[in-house]
Amino acid sequence: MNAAHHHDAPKLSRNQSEILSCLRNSGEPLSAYAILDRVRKSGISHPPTVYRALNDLMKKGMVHRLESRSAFVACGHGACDGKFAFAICRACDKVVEILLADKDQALLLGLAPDEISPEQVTVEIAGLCNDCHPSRLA
Amino acid sequence: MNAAHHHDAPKLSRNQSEILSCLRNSGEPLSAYAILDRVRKSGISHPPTVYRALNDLMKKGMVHRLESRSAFVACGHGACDGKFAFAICRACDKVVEILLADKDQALLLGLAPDEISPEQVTVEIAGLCNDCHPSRLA
DNA sequence: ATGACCGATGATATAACATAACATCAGTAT
DNA sequence: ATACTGATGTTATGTTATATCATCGGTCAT
Ligand SMILES: [Zn+2]
Ligand SMILES: [Zn+2]
Ligand SMILES: [Zn+2]
Ligand SMILES: [Zn+2]
Repeated sequence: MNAAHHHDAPKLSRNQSEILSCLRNSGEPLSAYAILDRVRKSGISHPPTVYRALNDLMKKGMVHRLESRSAFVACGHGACDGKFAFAICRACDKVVEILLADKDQALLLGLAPDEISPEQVTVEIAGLCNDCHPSRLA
Repeated sequence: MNAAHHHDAPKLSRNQSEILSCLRNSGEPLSAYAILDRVRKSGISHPPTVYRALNDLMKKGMVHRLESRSAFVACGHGACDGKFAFAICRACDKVVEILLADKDQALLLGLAPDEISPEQVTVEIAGLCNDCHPSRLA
């Protein structure tokens, strides 16, 4: 039932495992310092330790960074390779990771002008989730 | 010769004008603190002053924020309304603002899942510009 | 005019996010 | 045992952003 059972889990260091678990358990985007608060009990106590693990996990595609929030989130699919977008509720910060179809990815890269050859695309869609929608109020 | 002659220029406060000019003259994305350094001679001397003006200018669509760089850039088209993307050279930080066709904008908003009604989309494409491309080296 | 009001700007202080640089440790090759 | 190497711990600092309160300048009722 837990992530260690997945065949696609590369070997992670203790720090990386702790921080990935933290993000998976939280279910919401967390800042590096919010992560730090939650893993102090596990013996992680300095910002660079958190940022190092986050950078490693991002390289593996298991954690993504929400640029518009300076926050980090576990990949919604275990791991993925840059072909994703995020939808984010601006009221409650709920995040949904969207896998991009190849054609959408291609379309996005195709937006780049001639003078810049595209490598990677960041897409973050802000809006309101159903729970936060005004029509749903009281 | 100055911005006040443009018909599309809404009335800006002195601070807003200074900071917009600074960004337009720089031609590259600047952090809020880089802006602050450049407008000290004009009497602007505290971060909140810069951030206030930037937020006002962003509301007017005349300045955009590069989320992936925590930097600000003057709108490449005078002003625009959320229908844009950025292409950014990861080596030299050159930025090109791309106007999105309505259909592209619609496609992007359409990526949002049912549980989040989309309002605004951020697209930042990272790559290498011609000047920084390896094939062009030496 | 006077003073109440109000929105814009100035200024101080601090919060939040991120990394540079160096120390220490554990594993392994010799 | 010793030297090397890569990962982790630790200190210090740099960078980005905002909360809060003070002050100023114009509007308007008296
Ligand atoms: Zn993912
Ligand atoms: Zn919500
Ligand atoms: Zn624009
Ligand atoms: Zn370049």
